[in-house]
Amino acid sequence: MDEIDLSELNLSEKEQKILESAISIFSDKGYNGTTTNEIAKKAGVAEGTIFRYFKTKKDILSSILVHLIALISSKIALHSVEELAKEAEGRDIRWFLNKLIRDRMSLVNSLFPMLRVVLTEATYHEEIREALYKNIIVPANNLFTHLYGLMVEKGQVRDDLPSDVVFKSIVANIASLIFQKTLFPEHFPDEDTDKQIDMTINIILTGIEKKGVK
Amino acid sequence: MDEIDLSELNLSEKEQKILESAISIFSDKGYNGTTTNEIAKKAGVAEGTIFRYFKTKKDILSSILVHLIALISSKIALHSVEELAKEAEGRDIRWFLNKLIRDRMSLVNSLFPMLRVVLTEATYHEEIREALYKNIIVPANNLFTHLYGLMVEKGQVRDDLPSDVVFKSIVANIASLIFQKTLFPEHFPDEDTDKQIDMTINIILTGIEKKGVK
Amino acid sequence: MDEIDLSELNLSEKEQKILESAISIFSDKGYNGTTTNEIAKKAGVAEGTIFRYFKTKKDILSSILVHLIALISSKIALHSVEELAKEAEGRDIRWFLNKLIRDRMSLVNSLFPMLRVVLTEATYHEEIREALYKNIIVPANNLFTHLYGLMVEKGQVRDDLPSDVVFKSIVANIASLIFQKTLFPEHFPDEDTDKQIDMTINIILTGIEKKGVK
Amino acid sequence: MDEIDLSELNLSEKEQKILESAISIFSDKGYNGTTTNEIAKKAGVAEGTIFRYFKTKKDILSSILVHLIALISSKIALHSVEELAKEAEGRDIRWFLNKLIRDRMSLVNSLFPMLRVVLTEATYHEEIREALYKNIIVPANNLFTHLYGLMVEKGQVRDDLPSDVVFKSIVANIASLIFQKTLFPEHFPDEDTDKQIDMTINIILTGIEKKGVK
DNA sequence: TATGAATGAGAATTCATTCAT
DNA sequence: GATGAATGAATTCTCATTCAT
Repeated sequence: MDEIDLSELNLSEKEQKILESAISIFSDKGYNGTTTNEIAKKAGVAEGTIFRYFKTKKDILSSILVHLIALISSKIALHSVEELAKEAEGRDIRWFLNKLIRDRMSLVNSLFPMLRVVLTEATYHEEIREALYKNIIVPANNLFTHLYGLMVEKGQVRDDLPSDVVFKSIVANIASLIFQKTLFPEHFPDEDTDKQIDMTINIILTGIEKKGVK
Repeated sequence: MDEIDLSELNLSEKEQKILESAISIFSDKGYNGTTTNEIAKKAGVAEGTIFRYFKTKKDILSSILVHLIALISSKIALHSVEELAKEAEGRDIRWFLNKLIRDRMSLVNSLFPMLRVVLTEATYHEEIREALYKNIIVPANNLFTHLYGLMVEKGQVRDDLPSDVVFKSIVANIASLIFQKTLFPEHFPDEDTDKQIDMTINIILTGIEKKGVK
Repeated sequence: MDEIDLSELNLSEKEQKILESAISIFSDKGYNGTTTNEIAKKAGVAEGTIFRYFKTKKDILSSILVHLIALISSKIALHSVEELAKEAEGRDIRWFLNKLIRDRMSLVNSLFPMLRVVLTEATYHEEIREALYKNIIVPANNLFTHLYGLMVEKGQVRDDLPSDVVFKSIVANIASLIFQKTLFPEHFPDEDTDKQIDMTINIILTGIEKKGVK
Repeated sequence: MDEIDLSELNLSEKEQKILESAISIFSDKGYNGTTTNEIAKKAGVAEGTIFRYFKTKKDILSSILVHLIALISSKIALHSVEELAKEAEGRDIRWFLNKLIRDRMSLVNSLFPMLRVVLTEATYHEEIREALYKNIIVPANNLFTHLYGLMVEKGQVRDDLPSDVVFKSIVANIASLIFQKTLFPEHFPDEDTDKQIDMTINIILTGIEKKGVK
């Protein structure tokens, strides 16, 4: 989990290096378990330099939050989903959902270290939670609602479920898959991941109940 | 999140007080964000007293892990699930799953502070992960596999899904519901929770795909 | 170095046990490196019990000093030296000195743990130094002066040396032998000790200069 | 005992100050009786600064040991003894030994605080003992053996004594003189020291036995 | 008397932050 | 701007001593 890349944000080289190092180590040891000295060493700068770019250690965390929101807002929300919607035209719903979920998974995967840091700290700080809620959860949910609405119109999915419950269920399953792979890599070999994704999507679409029996 | 109750473990009054305080504050601020001074104050003992019961601060965490595993092993695994299996006889599968999930949710809810502490730290420590995997995940999965097998035999559920994928999906949805309620209580009022549970179970059982269309 | 025996002092069983344990551990780890808890455990009493017999930890040290002085004063000073003086009558000076030194060595050896503790702490505390000086060094030196005077009278030893310088030289050599054996037991096997004592006495008596050459 | 001077070792100013303060206070109160706070105050630095230079308090002690060995190895062993050997050519053995012993005494005196600290702690720690044995005792003994061999060849000293026994006897007497002066300065006025040294050397060379009588 | 749990003052150590160079 | 030595407040942990039982 070391390949954090913040180059698309317009940061000075040092600031970027510091942020990337901080994300990487925060992700490994947690915010409070990480020292500014470690960050400096990994970033290849002097400890004092950190405090030229970030007034306090806490500011590094805030900065990660801000950048995470920026990255997600720009990438996730807008761009590729619209495209997907177009691509979805005339396609099988399974094919579409599969693509959507895999797409989101790869995005989340690429941002995983930042997300892990921010989500863990969100646990302890109301402000972070609110920022995430307002800037990520709500827009993402709105987007999904829109997409789901289209699918309902086309008769592809049930119309008796609120889109936000469906959304949460999908998010929960994606998160679950990612956590499994991250926390227990040895128990979840890569070759199994694809099958798991397929089956998880299958469950979400079809449910686990035996058809025709009921 | 203050209603931790460890009275069923046979601990001395002080040890119990210290553990309860530690769980409560660790849960709020994280292990590294909590000082032994805070724990002592909340427990109403001298700071030195903590170290009569726990050699190091880290030992408090280990003790929480051990007790969590003991509590879950004893309660969850054995007792109530067997009962549920009997109760399930001749009942509607939906009714049964609903009961099962609600039962597990209330258990997890009651252990939530401990779980939160341990899961957060599991993120950083391999040993904790392994302990959880071996003592909770594997046994719980085995149990579910057993239960699921019975349901397959009765023709209540699909026989083309590996039980562990189903298990993970259910766990993910339960976890998601609990996290929502805990992290964003203001956005998820209690009266909605019941409906959400119902619909989540509905999705797991039926899927989101429109029947008859396919 | 565990066979401290204070039974000849009239102490209650517990007090004796505590003192013996304290001497043994102080001797191994030093006064400041020893905890009252360790002493209690080794003595087989509760930690609180120590403070019934000794107001403070420091009092244990003082007590050791007092007992050491008592033991040395009674045993060394009076008793056996007088006897030796009698035995010395008409004997070879070498035989006598050999017996004297071996006798003193075995005494010092038996009191070694106490001595080590007290001498080490004497390094840090003026009062201890003064107590040792007044109660041990001065009387012992007086005694030796007396003995040496007799030997001078009999023409057995040189009459141009102050007895206290001779005394110190003998003490230094005895102390040296004991320290070697204690600190580097592996480098000073027991079978060598006897030869070393013989030769050390030989040096003190004869010197290292080649006779007849000068 | 405050005139420790470590300037010949190439240490940063602060490191030197800290070491000198530590030696001085360790020497007065012992390692365990000294707090890092005291050392910092005496050195005129913040307590935290100590730990920039020494990972732990124990490391200060190790550092003292290392520097002591370095100082003794460089100074004692090589340089001045070789010179002495040359100076000794054609000189009276008494004059030579006198010079040698006085020379060693002044060296030991100048290193006395370090030596005291290290020797006291050697009492408790095997590793320190071994380091001293290997790096100081063995080389010094070898050196003396060499020197003594030369004196034997020239017929200046007895050839029936093992050099290491002679060596230990001399060391014991030097150590004794220094300890007397240090522990009981009021009982051993400076003007006596010279006479004592002379007579101690006299004893070592000539022994205490009356000549011609035997 | 004896106990040992509890205490709290004090010790070593850490680390975010500052600031002179 | 960048550095990294220095700081000292805060933190974990120790231990002699007390005291209720």
